[in-house]
Amino acid sequence: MKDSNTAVQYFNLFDIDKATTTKEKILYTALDLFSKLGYHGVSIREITRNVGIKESSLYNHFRSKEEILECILHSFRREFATVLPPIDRLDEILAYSTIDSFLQKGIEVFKMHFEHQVYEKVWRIIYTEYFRHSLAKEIFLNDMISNMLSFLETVFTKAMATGKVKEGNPRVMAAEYQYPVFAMLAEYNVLKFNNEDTTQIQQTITDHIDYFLESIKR
Amino acid sequence: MKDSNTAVQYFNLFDIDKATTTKEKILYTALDLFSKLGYHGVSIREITRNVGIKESSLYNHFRSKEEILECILHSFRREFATVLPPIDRLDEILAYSTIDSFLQKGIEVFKMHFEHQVYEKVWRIIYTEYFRHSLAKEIFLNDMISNMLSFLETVFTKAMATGKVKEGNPRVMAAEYQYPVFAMLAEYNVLKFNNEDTTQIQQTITDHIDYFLESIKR
DNA sequence: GTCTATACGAGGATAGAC
DNA sequence: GTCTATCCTCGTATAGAC
Repeated sequence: MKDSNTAVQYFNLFDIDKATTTKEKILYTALDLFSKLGYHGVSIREITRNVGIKESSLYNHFRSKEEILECILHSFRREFATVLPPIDRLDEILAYSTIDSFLQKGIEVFKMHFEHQVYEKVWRIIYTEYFRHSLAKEIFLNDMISNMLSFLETVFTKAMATGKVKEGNPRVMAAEYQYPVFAMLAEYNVLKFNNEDTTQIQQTITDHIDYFLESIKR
Repeated sequence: MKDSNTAVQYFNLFDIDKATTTKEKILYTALDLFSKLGYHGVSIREITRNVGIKESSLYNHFRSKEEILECILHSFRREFATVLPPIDRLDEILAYSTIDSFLQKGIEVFKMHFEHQVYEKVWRIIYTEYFRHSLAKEIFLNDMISNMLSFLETVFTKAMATGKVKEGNPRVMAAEYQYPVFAMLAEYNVLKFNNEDTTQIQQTITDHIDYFLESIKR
């Protein structure tokens, strides 16, 4: 057993090719299996068999199965924090873009994120564990929903001030824009996971953005 | 073992007081535990311990743990089908209600449904298993999303024809109305499950409905 | 329909040799 | 840091007595 008074370590899960150490291999393998079968649906044996080590070796890197999940979610949370542009650069960004292109760009980033070979797996874990795992819940409620809404509220407030969108409640606007995206992306993810056709839901997302942009025009 | 060539039996899960037979007790206990800990997080031993029977007795009622889940989802699906009013009664209903009161009524029914002591547990199972269980996925994609959208599309088409809402694409309207509700209810459920404050999200739902109704006025 | 008894592999985790 | 060996509980499921 290693130092047991240290907090869970962070890992850059982004670049899958960097999975060279045993610890990283364990993380990627666990992530992959958890995302397919759920945390409780995966055993230590299964993880180590896939990594190519014995069960006992795993405990050189993690104190428990729970710690593996903890580490995955922790690392993810840290990287997810960089998805939104910093608030203090917002004026600058908004100055040279229309609200249309800004939101369009946002959706692209969001979609890329959800389609990323590593992130999409973490999202699946978050989606399926947020009732049972407090960190998954936190990420879902705070990092995703709450932060996203606050960010958009700021955006719409600023855009309103410069006359880029019509007057209204920026909080409601943020909700009207973002909540449908959450639900549509959830549907998109399920379909994609099951290798079913996603053209319709992708069109629905596009339709939503168009409809929304039209509705906030001055 | 019982007749093994029969399909999974239906149960009226709605009325919890009717849980008198052992089979029903097993169903309710399993439902409760599955909804809290997830399907894989619950063992046959735990179910039977809570019911007050031995493991072996359970196999007199169900062939496997999987069959219990199957039975729960099956029964739920059947009852969920009665939530929406039949299409052929729609003209009649719409004749004596405004679109406002119609949607308001719909939200009430929906909310009651999601807050029902039994249904809310099934929904939690569906939410957490739809990536891994095909029936859960079907209920989520077809019975909830797809049916709901088709229903609303019909409603808006009819309402448009009688001049109750402004012209537009009824499919897009249905999506704009319903998808936010899905996402907001998901958030509401998580908060409620964790005994956290739900006033804000409830207000968000109300705001959404108001905003939407305003936007489709003629 | 329920019980006791039992089977046996899967499950998380550890001790200690190398 | 990895291995072998081991621990003991959990997990699903069955046989057969009552």
